[in-house]
Amino acid sequence: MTDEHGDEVGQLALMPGLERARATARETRQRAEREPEKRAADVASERPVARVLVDVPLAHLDRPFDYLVPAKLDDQVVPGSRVKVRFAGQDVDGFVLERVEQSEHEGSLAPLRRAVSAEPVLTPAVARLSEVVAARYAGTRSDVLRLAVPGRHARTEARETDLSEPAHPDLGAVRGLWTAYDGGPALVKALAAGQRPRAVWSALPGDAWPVLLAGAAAATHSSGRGALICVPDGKDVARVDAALTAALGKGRHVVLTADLGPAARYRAFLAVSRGAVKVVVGTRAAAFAPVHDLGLVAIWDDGDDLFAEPRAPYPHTREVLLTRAEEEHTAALVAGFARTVEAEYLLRTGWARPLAAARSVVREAAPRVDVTGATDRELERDPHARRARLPRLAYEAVRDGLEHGPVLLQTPRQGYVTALACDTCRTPARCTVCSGPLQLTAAHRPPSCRWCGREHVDWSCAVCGARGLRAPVVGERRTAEELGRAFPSVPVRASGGERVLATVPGEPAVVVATPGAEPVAEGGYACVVLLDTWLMLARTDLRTEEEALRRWLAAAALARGAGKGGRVVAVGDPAQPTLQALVRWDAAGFAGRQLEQRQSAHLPPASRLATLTGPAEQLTGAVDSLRLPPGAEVLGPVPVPPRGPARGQARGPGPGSARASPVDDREPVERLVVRVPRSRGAALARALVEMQGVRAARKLPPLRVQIDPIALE
DNA sequence: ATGACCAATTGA
DNA sequence: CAATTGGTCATG
Repeated sequence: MTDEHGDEVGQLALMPGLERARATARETRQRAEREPEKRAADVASERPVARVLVDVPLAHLDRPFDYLVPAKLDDQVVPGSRVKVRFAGQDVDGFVLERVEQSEHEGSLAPLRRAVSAEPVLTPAVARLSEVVAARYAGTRSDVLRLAVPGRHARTEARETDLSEPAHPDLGAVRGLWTAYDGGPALVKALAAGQRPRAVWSALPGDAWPVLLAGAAAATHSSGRGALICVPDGKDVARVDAALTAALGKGRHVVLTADLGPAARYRAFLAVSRGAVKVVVGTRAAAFAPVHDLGLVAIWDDGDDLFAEPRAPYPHTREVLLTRAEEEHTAALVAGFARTVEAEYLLRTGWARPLAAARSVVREAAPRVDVTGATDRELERDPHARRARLPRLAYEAVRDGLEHGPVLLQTPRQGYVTALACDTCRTPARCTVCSGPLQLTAAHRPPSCRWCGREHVDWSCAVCGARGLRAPVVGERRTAEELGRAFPSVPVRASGGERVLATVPGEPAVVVATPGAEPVAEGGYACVVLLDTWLMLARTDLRTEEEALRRWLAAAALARGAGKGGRVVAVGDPAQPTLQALVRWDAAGFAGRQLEQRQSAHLPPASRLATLTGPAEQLTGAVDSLRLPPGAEVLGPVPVPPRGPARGQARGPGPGSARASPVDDREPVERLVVRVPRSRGAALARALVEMQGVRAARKLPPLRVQIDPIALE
């Protein structure tokens, strides 16, 4: 399978690496000139030059280098294959981008050292994608490729891949699934006809969205094209996987997730890259899957923070998929019960069209939502109710709901970084200059901004004008046991942290879950209670309200519709605008207002924002060397706030591809925020790449650069 | 990253 | 004046 290009190299083994490579190339050339017929034996006769992307971490080396293809490697060195080359005196991995007849390079060329395999793992489309994503996120192609191409597994590669049979989905039935949405059947028709509709889909509460997504994929598949669906976690992958099997039959799609393990992941990847299957569902790792003839990209619940890649250059799954939609001319679906501000932006710019049900249909499908204050504890004489510490309305809703089916209680997780808020109206306190969250750093100091560091001596609330500030108190934490004891006649099930339940049966039970871990109930929940809603609104993050509404809607959408008696009780301030959006079930209007706020506050997606993190003395030098585009604002640097706990299960770093973060988290670091109008985003990313390149050449420590980070605490 | 090279700086 | 250090440059 692999082959050492050893004969000449062996003789020259005592020479220093660079000289040896040079001498080898020179000799090859000289011999080719002396004896033209001999050249064919040494160097491939057709397209003897391979353009190779070398795997080195330096920004200024992120370009192809040319190598000669030895004749005996001719068969294996195909575009997209892995090779080993001598580069700057050491053996490094690389991908062959293309084979060409001539090199532009003036000097002599070194031969490829080794062909790792003939498997074309880097398709032209993904090579191009890595370039665009690297440019967008101020990173390098080799960093992106580490995310895009899974590690090789030789035994798996040696096995053949079965070609899937064409599917014959019932497109009439698929169109029937989508009739609740204006333009839904037309979307399915367009996908089946090979067109590329682009939509932001607001899913109806209670809808079997995995089935609808699978239908869209099947329609695309019937046009001879592939489809790629990304969902936040394994629980959702399983649901879409089952729906795809039902829509397409067995063996016509694959699941692609990082936690399959190296062999299974590579097997699924090869089935896709070899074109044997063209429909893929997976988590964020799947966004780069080399689907042949890609016709549709789809993302479910794009606000979920699991879509934010934690490894450099920190690309977001939604942005990767939308880039593919542009580059590969595909249809796109951005879907969820909620609507992100980024999705709203796609609608505002006309890039995508809304796909939603009529208001009357939504009202019927959504549960009735009530908000109740937290202080009402008239039932405290009842020993069961006292233990649960529930307001009366919530207690009664749970009690009544349990007569008709399971009841879900959503309790916020602990450990959010909380911001100061107005003492009177509880609006989070924001910096008047950069709209960052305010914090108290020391006694007898005025509050200061977490983003730009500015102190605010005479703060007053922008909403109500009051001058008092409060730090939201982390509420009473109630355990599943405590809540369950208030309803002793039914079983209690807990879901969250390490133990996440995917589904619960349709019989009466109290189900206590943390946000994101809510099980789906058979037949829907009779009642959903959202506890301590103010805690979710007290985070310092830049998308606090959006995130809170997304999580409430996700839980509330698991309840039965109002038509079937389903109801939701949220414990919080009824005047709070985010809770009002929940009551009206109006994620679209809410996203519109959030987008306007982001525009006036110069936050993404209206602006493009970059954070630079590193030792304080490095940051000042870095920002001086940065060629900022016009209209750039620099905030900070300020000390990095203590790290909040990461969401999701604590899994160890994946094998192979992990590269240590460029910034040592143990030493004290500071953070600087740069923001520019969105139209200058590309220029900002270029300036940051240039800065990293200069820093690398000067052997300065790299800084962590993040473009449009998902969270900014 | 790694190594090569040149220039400036340091030490006896 | 030699040895050492630091900045710059190229890597095919």
